[in-house]
Amino acid sequence: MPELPEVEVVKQSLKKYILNKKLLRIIVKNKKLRFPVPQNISQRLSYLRAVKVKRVSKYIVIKFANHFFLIIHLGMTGTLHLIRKKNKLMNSNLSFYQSKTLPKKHNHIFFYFGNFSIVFNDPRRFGFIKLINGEKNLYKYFRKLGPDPFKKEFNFKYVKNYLFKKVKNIKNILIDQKFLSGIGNIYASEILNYSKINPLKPSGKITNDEIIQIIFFTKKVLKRSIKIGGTTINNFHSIKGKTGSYQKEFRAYDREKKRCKNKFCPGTILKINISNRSTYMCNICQK
DNA sequence: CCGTTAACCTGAGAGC
DNA sequence: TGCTCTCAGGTTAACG
Repeated sequence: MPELPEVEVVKQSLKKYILNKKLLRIIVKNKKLRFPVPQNISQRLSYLRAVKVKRVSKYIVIKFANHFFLIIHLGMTGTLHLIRKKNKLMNSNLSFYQSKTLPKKHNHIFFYFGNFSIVFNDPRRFGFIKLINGEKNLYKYFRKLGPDPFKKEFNFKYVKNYLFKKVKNIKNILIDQKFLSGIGNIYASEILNYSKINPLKPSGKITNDEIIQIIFFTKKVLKRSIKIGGTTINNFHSIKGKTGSYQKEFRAYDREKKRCKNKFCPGTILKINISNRSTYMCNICQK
């Protein structure tokens, strides 16, 4: 599921509910996620306040009062849900990947906070949670990640230097978390369509103007998506709660054979395969 | 060190 | 209907 905008929206929503709230306990229904859920996680975190909730790359990081950090990664299909005790209603506004029923069998972890709880649901179980002790280890855990697209480290000099030393197509660079953290398969296609760059173009041949375009549209696309709640695929309507709507603004992704939306461009969107992942591009304006 | 491939999972949708 | 096949927003261990 989730690339930077989706994780950011989930984080903002989660933060509203749990910041400075005391976690009572954690019930693990299924510890077989991408990595096994830590054994003693409930003992470690029970009766502690969540003092910070932030996003690092595609991870959600919750700092607890004892300097333990809980890391949540949603993988492809992970979602968080709010359950209020009284009416037991599933509120979907922490969720992006929606099946029509949201099978309970994929509710793997329950975080109980007094009069509500947060559930981690993940059909494919590519997501995981991890516990990290202290700021130093947190830093260590994330040290291989490239800069966040909204930080000033993501600038012309950095990009130019990185592209120059790699021999790789630009699409694969964009989704490489070591280069830049947060972009995945959807937004890579979107950014390159806005920037009018062929996803297969070797990084070393990207011009200075194109670098400026990439930086500009990366921020623009991600910001816009966050603003309208991210991208939701497999929507459903029966349960209250917000879903994202960036999928309505897709220009390339999932638009095979449709017209390119760039101004005055008569092109058509092609679906091509790059490293076994679908990539969408205009056959005319993306050079 | 590098880059590429396979693997980890379930479910939706297409085609027959 | 129901079967089989392909594909899906991510990461990383294993390999050459």
